[in-house]
Amino acid sequence: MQARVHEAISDLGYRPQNAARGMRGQTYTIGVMLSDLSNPFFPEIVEGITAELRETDYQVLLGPGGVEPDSQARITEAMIDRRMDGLILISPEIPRTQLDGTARTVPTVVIGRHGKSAHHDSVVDDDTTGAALIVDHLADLGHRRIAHIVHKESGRGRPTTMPHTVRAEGYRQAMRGRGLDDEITVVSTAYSEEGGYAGARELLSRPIRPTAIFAGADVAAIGVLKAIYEAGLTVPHDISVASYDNTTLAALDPISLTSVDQDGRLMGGNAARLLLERIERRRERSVFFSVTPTLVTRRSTAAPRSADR
Amino acid sequence: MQARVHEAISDLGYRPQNAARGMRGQTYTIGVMLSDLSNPFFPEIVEGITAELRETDYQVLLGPGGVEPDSQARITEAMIDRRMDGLILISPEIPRTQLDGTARTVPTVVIGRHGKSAHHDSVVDDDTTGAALIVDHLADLGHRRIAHIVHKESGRGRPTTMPHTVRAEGYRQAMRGRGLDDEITVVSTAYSEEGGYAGARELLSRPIRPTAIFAGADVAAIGVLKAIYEAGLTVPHDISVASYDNTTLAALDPISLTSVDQDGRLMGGNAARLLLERIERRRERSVFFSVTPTLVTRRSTAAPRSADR
DNA sequence: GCTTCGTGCTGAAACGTTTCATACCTAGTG
DNA sequence: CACTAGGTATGAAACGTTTCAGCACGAAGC
Repeated sequence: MQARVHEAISDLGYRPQNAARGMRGQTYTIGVMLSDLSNPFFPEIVEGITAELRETDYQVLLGPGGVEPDSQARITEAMIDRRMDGLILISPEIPRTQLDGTARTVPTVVIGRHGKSAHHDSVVDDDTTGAALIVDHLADLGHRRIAHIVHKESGRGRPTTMPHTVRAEGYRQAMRGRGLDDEITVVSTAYSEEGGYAGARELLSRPIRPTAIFAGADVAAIGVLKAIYEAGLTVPHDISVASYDNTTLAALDPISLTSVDQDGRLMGGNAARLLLERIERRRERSVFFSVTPTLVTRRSTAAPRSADR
Repeated sequence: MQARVHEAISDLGYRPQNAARGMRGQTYTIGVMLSDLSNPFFPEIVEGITAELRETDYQVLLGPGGVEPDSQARITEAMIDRRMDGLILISPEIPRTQLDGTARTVPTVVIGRHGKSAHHDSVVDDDTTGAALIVDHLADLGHRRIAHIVHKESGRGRPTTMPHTVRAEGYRQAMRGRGLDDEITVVSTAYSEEGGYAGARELLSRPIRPTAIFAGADVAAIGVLKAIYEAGLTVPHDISVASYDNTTLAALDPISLTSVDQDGRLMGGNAARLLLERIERRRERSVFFSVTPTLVTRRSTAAPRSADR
């Protein structure tokens, strides 16, 4: 019987209209909100998601959220209006209350935000450990004046849950752990090439220069490198540079950045898995999934010049 | 009266369900199919699209198509099943007949493919001119042995409409235009870092090395650079490198690639505008929109060593 | 007073599915 | 033979919109 039905389906070329399905049942659509397409780390997460969902009936659609909290909220609403079965939000800069609101209306998994919630699952990288990996690596090499460039908080509210804030706090903690309390230096710009450039320019103009710069993201490190070259200095001889995300950018041979790897594919895959569990009501309690980062050392870090120790 | 209705809407927090709307009218959703998120050129196009649509009622949703023609077709079908009002397909590797089929079912704009169609609009870069820009630039510098690395055709069918094929043909044409018929050298690998690396390795192993390599895409040029460094050669002293797309990658200071700029934002913006015209039935005839590329010279190209002339 | 017009209101059909209830048929069991 | 269980057919309601027809009302023109 089943066989005959399937035969008829393919004979007639019948395709169910998903919009109509959605009126009563599911739409078999999963929405992924991401802020910034040009950050090469996000595609890795998306790949993890699509790989996990490939064999299922679900389709993935991406919502370009943009950097503004408002436009991120708008696209999230749009996904709900389209009756998507579940949402994955990548590093949303949306206020917590609003996030909880969405999560109550539709199964949701949040990637990147550290705040736990009873209403949605979370998949994060252990940014505290990641920051410590960098600080320890640099300190082991003999560096003391290690500066950090962080992404500036745009919204108000509890900023402590955003990945960059946790990274910065992890940096401070690790510095104290190595007895470098007095050397803690944080510059707030942005996770972008321009942000890294501006941050490095400021650091290089100070009377006592850092011997190493830890940029919170690879894209920012690119700007840092530019500023260093412009100042007539070389990496890693005059100054070491390390960053976070281990994107393809960091691996590029002419750049070769020491960077923390956070396995975006694993994060994306897990987010998708958790979301399916939620959609299919196999689980009610919320889950907090933390990925342990690893350090990938490349040619951008080395021991400081003996004069600088 | 209108005012009272709107007041009630916001009082009750009413949001129309798009799925239900779609049953009779429009869904106010535009689907964008893109093959490869990690190619930094595509986000530029997407930005152009979203910017053009920002002030309208339409929402953009992205469909990750993957590199396989089959998976691209699958996500395109999925978008139609969801009753999207219109589709923008970025460099689809779908057979022409299938493409025409979709275009007949739903308003469609195709970006990148050069074949004209009566059923959909096209937005392309003038790849022939673009390739000539590179060849002329290198020939003006004094190069004669200019090799080209192209993306290998995966499917069969008429491959002449894909951008990379047009670029390669433009390269051949321009070489002949400069009287360099005998120096035409094309290696087929892929538009990816690995592809560029493999292509350059092959070129460098030949008894007579080229003095310049024109990679069909920035990502491929990255691999070319890697192969050149590994061979102990320097750019541009021993060999010049140029490519296509002028992505942020090419602009990165440590890389600094001469590259052809094809204004992705303009292409995306125009695609969106054309699609709206089609959706709102303001136009029936299909349009072919061609963007003229420009050359951005950077430090990766220079005159060949006098011994190599 | 009659028609015409614009405006607002009401009701119903239609879109294509899923879900549920009901009824029917067949084979197996005691 | 009566009863049960499982498979199969049929029909109807529900989901939330858009679209359209019909109706009522008051204003304006004859």
